[in-house]
Amino acid sequence: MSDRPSVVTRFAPSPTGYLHIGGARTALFNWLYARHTGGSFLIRVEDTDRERSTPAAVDAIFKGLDWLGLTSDAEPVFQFSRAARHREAVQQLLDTGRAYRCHMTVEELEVERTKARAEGRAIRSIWRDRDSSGSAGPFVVRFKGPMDGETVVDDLVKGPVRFHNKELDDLVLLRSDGAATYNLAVVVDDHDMGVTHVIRGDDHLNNAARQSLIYEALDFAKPAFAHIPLIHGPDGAKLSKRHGAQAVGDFADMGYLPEAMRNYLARLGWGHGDDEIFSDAQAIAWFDVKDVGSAPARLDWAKLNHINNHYIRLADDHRLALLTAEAHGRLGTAMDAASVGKLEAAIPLVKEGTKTIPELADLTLFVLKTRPLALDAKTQQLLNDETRERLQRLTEHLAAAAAWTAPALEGELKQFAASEGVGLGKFGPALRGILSGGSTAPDLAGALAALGREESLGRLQDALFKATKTL
RNA sequence: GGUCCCUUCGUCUAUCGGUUAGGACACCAGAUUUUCAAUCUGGGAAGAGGGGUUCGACUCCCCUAGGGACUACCA
Repeated sequence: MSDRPSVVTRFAPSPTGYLHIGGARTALFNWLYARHTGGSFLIRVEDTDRERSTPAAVDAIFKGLDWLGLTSDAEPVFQFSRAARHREAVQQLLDTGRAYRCHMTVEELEVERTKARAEGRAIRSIWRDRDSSGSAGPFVVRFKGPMDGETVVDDLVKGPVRFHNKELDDLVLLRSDGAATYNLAVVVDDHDMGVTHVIRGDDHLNNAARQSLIYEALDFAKPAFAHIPLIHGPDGAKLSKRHGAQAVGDFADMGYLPEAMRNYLARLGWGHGDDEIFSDAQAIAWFDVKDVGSAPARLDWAKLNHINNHYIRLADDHRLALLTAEAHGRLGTAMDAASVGKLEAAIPLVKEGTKTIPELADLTLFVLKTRPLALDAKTQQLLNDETRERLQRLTEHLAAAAAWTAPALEGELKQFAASEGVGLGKFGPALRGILSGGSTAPDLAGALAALGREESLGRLQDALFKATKTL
């Protein structure tokens, strides 16, 4: 019991682009499992490909992870910095005869590749069983895998997966420039970092067999593997740009809350009975890699929207006001503290029905407008003489209102409608138009309350009285 | 081509040999209604196909079909 090492998981992105939503889910599962078991969650940046790795991508990945709230329990490791250790491991393999120097030229390799493919077999180097000690010139170091038998990857998600060793090619461990390749580096680093559970995308399932062999050759204890399916687009194809978004930053920009993303992503490919909405604490208590589904899941915007709506309802109004202000800022509307205050007053009125922050921005735009408002065509059309006069009477009625709160105003409106002998439908739309200028707005009492007495009456004045004067 | 993985309502999933195959989102209908929503009520909707094993298969095995990954001196 107590002699069992505590769980260590890791997320190992390669910094060649932004943080993909599928990668984010992989990170989430690693994080959840570490939290669930009381272990630790580490991050390792796989930057051994110097050509494609960029500092901008490193930033984007950490930014995405931070936004999601998935932070490492230790200082992140940069794989490239461990180059010396990788070379040392390769040397060990060379010394024990588990690896060899391969002097094949690219041309020779190309010939072997097409030949192997035609014969339906793995690539083999002519240097595999040749003494290369006397040979000079550039070389790579290849793994000398067994030619028979089989390797079983006991996967926590897929179950036991068997590979024939003869199908596994002699993969390159060390490039001709002396840098380690991915398959060698992951094994060495996961071992050195004490990783006990490798939870990653199932695009690595095939690699797991090769890595398993390297673990054995290096005499390292193997970690548990869990290969989780990739996330697909709504059409079932691999998620790509044409599906709307794939970077977590895109989701942030589109107005999704990080807690909603965590809930949605956790639910994608994993479930706990009929539970759909759950807190981080619940997810941590319930999560186990073993329960992750083995089939790829599709991204469903409608469900994401639904979950986001749930968390928007729960969210603090001030926080939402700030996010909404940000969205308005992006739309070109200038923001100041007073505006944020106005938004905060309007948000409780509309948050129930909004799925994303931009929608919230749309529904609160009316409080930001400044007098006199330009009325849209529809409102102008509604303002016939009868309605105009009725609203003038309403203005006077409201001006005399004792309290300016949504419930009180609700009563005032109903009372006024009754005294006029008409339904709210008779003047409600026109009133909304005047208060909002035509953009969407919450219910009338709420709009009046959010605008405040002075602003509301002012907008009414502008539309009803000044206009008649100029006639 | 080869190796490997996957397959329950439109979507995400529950089921872990015996259920009227459950839930959620979406959808449809109705209610409500001052716009858009939200809300309430009701409804339709699934085990890819074919063989086995078994008293009994969504569940276990095999085959087929369809998806996907890998097959780099990328990760």
